[in-house]
Amino acid sequence: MIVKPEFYATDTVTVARKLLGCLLIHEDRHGITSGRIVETEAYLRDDPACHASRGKTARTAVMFGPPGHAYVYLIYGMYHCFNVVTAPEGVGEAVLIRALEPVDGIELMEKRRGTREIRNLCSGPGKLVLALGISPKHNGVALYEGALRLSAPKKSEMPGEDQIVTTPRIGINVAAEAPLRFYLKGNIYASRPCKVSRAEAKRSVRS
DNA sequence: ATGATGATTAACT
DNA sequence: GTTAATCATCATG
Repeated sequence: MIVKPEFYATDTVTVARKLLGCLLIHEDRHGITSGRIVETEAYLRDDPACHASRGKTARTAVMFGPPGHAYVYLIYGMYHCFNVVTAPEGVGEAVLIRALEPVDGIELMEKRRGTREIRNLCSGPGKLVLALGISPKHNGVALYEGALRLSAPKKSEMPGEDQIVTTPRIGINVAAEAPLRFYLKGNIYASRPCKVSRAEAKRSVRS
């Protein structure tokens, strides 16, 4: 079942946790690819690490737009990250999808990623964008009516609260301690079980 | 196994 | 000019 737009219109942390187990699907002329979400991060309006925290700009406009749409942006000049816009319209919050467990179109993902190691196809935000063929043109599209969509798991496959591990986010320099990263316990497709982020390491060298 | 580095662009100071 | 929600590759223990 496709996730309805109302699902996204509430508290971003709740949405980030409930997105675990959902299926992200992308269909294009090359075929269909999909994966189960196993790792997410929440970005909140009063959170300095959140692009939208300093107000609406051309880049962050979609974060303030209707919930249930995609926010895709360029990172480090090389990769893109895929987010789901959350909270009511006008509130700039989103959930970063950090890792997927590959489900459909694995062969196509292998081609797009240039590797055959299944654990390396979608185990990171930049990787899953490549594997599913997501591009900047998806910035702003609705995730409940197009080629790029989100589907809820069957009840039997819905992860329980006790399966969710909470840790600090990865790769950020500000608000580095906030417990806003969520992943499925023991899942080998998460970007990493837990580790100090490089940003944190860098910071301790500087001080 | 862990750790450092380069690639490459847009937004922001 | 600097920074950034990253990744692959190369070096070192």
